[in-house]
Amino acid sequence: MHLVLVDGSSFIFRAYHALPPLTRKSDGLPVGAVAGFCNMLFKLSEDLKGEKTPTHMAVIFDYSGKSFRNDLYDQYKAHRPEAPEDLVPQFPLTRDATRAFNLPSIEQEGYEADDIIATYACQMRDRGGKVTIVSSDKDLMQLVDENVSMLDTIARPGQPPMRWIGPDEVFEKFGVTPDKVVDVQSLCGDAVDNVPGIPGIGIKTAALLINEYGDLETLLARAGEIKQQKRRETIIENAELARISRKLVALDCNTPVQIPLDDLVRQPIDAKLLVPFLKAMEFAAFTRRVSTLLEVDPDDFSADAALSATAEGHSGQSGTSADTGAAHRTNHGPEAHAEAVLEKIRAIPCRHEGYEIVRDAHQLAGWVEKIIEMGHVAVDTETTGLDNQQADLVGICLATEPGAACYIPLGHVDGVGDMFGGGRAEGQMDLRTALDMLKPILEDPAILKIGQNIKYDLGIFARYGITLTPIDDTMLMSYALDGARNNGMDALAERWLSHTCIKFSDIAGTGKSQLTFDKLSIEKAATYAAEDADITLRLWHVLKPRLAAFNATTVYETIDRPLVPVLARMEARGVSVDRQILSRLSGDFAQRAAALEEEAHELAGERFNLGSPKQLGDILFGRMGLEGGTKTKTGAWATGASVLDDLALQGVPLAKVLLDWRGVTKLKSTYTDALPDYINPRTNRVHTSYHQAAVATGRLSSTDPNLQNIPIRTEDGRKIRTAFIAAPGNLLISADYSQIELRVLAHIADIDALKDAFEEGLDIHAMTASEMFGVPIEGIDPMIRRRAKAINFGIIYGISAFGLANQLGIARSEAGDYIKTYFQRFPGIQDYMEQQKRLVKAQGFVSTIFGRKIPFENANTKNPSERAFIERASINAPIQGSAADIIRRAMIRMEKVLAAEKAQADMLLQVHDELIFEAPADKAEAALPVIRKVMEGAAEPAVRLAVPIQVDAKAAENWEAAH
DNA sequence: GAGCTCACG
DNA sequence: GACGTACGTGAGCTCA
Repeated sequence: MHLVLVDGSSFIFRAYHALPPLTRKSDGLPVGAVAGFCNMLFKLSEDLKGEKTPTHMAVIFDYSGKSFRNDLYDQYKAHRPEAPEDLVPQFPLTRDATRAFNLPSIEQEGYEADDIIATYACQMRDRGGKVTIVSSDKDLMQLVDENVSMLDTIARPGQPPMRWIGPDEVFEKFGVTPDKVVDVQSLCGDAVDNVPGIPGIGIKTAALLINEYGDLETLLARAGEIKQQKRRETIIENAELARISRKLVALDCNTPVQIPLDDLVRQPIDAKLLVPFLKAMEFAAFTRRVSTLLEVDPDDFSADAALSATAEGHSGQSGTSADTGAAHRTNHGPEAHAEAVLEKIRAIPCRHEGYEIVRDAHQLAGWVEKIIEMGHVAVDTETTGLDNQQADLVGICLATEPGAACYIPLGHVDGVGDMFGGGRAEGQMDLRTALDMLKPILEDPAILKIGQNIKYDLGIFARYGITLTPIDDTMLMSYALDGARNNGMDALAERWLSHTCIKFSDIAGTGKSQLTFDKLSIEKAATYAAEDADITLRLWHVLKPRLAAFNATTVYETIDRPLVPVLARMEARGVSVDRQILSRLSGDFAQRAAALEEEAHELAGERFNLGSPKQLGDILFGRMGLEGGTKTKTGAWATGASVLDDLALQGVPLAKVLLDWRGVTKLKSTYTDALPDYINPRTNRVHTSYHQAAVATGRLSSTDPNLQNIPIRTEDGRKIRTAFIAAPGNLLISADYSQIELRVLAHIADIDALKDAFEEGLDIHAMTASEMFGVPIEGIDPMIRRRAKAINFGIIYGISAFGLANQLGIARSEAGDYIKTYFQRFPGIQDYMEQQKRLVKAQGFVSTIFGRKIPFENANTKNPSERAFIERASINAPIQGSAADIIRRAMIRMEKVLAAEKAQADMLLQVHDELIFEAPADKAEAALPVIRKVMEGAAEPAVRLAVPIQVDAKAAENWEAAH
């Protein structure tokens, strides 16, 4: 006898995440998870043919809502995120699918699937039969023995598609034999199910203890014998927690199952049941495949009427399960948990004073001990400035619990106003001594360091030889949850805690007379600084459960958080900039500007400030009386480039001179004059700052200086790029994604013509022109191609006839015709646009292919122009944002792969679709293919793109030549 | 500090 | 038919 028990709920979630969000064609019902579920069931029955053929088989589901474990411990599984919206209607359908496969679908109120599985497994084992549990859930591993094995069908990259789990595999995972798994789990707990365990004990320690003492009760009884003082105390203190945990993880083999084991006898797959179901789901290809294997003609069956798109209420009525989103929104749902935490934290009053000032090693040792005990700490550094590549450390704040924070002054000076700078202030620890005490904590992989914009602190600590890890960042948590709103600490404190933080200017003054942090008295500094750490810790408590409750954990944990140390290293490396080149260019630009200025004055007939749009407008449209002037929204004359372009075309020489003057002065003031001032005297390089939580779509931004807008479009501008050079003996590598946004669009909107064109490596704009204007791709008129290109860009931006007309300098009606033609040629595009508009209105956000949410406030505004704006932005955001996520993923993976492939190149800069590296001259060529491979494959395995991604990479002495 | 202009993707 | 427009940024300058 062989009983096969399928863990249905884990099948559903796996199916859901493995497949793109398919919908049923005729009515849009989400069916991706159902499709995956059917595939997995079918594959399983194929795989189990031969000697493994089951005599008994069933699919077991979790009954939603509470189980008896919630009565034992109300926080059990409290962190579980709510099921995604489009998965909810698929729960009942998977029960239908199970029955269509002629399998019993079993679930029972008050019990989890695991208990039912355990009960049947025990029954079959007692009869002397074999059992296979199809699941990868480690909680089921306690059931494994020589007759009970598990089968994990999840496919992981680089591993076989299925894996048998027997006693050896369990030992590998838990360090104990299967019968002791429960004891280990009750000690180490389980973060996923929110089983508490004993704080500070992980799998390794738990296995060690259980192997030494035999089982949990013996261990607890003899806990006094444990040598390590800390461990001994926590185990004695938390013995009860371990006992509760044991009850939570131990599976119940005596569930009063309502269907006897004998009724689980395997019935053969019956085409009469299966084919009508598959037809109702409209899985055409799968229906054919199944029919062929069952040797039936699919046309002999009609779709199951009760489940068809035409049937009313299909998604709500079938099945028996209450496993829906609504059922999860009970008192124990993740949202409720997040709200409860928020209330709890808000109830702890914020103080502005009374924080401890740590002045000696003894005090600091107390904090170190407390931090080890907690396993996490909020950290904030105070420094002499805002540039973390130059500022010096002045003090460190730590917080372990809301209200429990300290300030460690390390670099305060006194003698304010003394031109000799005064001396070191009294009552501070020696900097090195303090750092030596803190380093083990700050680098301990078991202690979480929590910060607000922790990249700044990473940069500071790195310069003192400390690598902060692992980390959490409240700013990035807020970003993953609420997008690019003000994610600064003061705003977050107001938003979540209704607390007004002390402003830096309140203690340091403003403007020119503002004091740097080291000049503040230690007492004054302490209130401000310790509050920062305290608030950061409170925000962490509030935001952490919200990530889970609002489905933002994956983006935060797999994209945003791991990028932090990568960016910190890029910022620390900086880039080499050649002063001489810039200074020569400045001189050149200055001469040309002066000549142009002179010419402008002559043409205008008076001397005026060319840099003043106000004066210029008055001259052009006032005194000279030129036609075609428009006003800006404040009523001033508009004198932007497009206005001056028009005038120049009309034959106004002054306009052309002004355009040229603006061109050179822009390059001079913003680049050739400004950049040298950013060269760091310590490193002799320019270190930009990347902002990770600033851009709505998920892009990075760069400031101080902005290295993402270095000129390239004009010949003069490009000269500036020649000043970005590799260090002696090195080369710069530029690697950029080709047409990444159009490729992403082709994937998201599922446009066959675009996908094919990218597959074939066609010139995409020429292809568009060819489709639209019916001309051959080869030898296309450059003018026509230019128009097609503008349209392609327009599509990405949420096209409007006005915008396109403006861009191309054509009539609005003509632009409107182009758009119409485009939509006819590529019908999927309009569907995509309408879909995003619907989504933003219905849920207040749109999403990237990796699940990043881009929220829009006022998504339901009645104001027509604001509404149109939000619509265009929500069309653009998933495209720009998905591309941004792809390059973030590439950056995260880059360093590790370069090291593994023994390629040498340091990542320096990111410019949205381009990465710049520095590599030893003789190693650069070898690094190119590695870099390309990482960038081109960055979406996988999370998303399998329907288009190939192409990256062009080149090495040269400077950025201009490498691009 | 707001508004304008313009550099980039 | 209103509404005022292509999407996303940051910096330097003028002028109140």
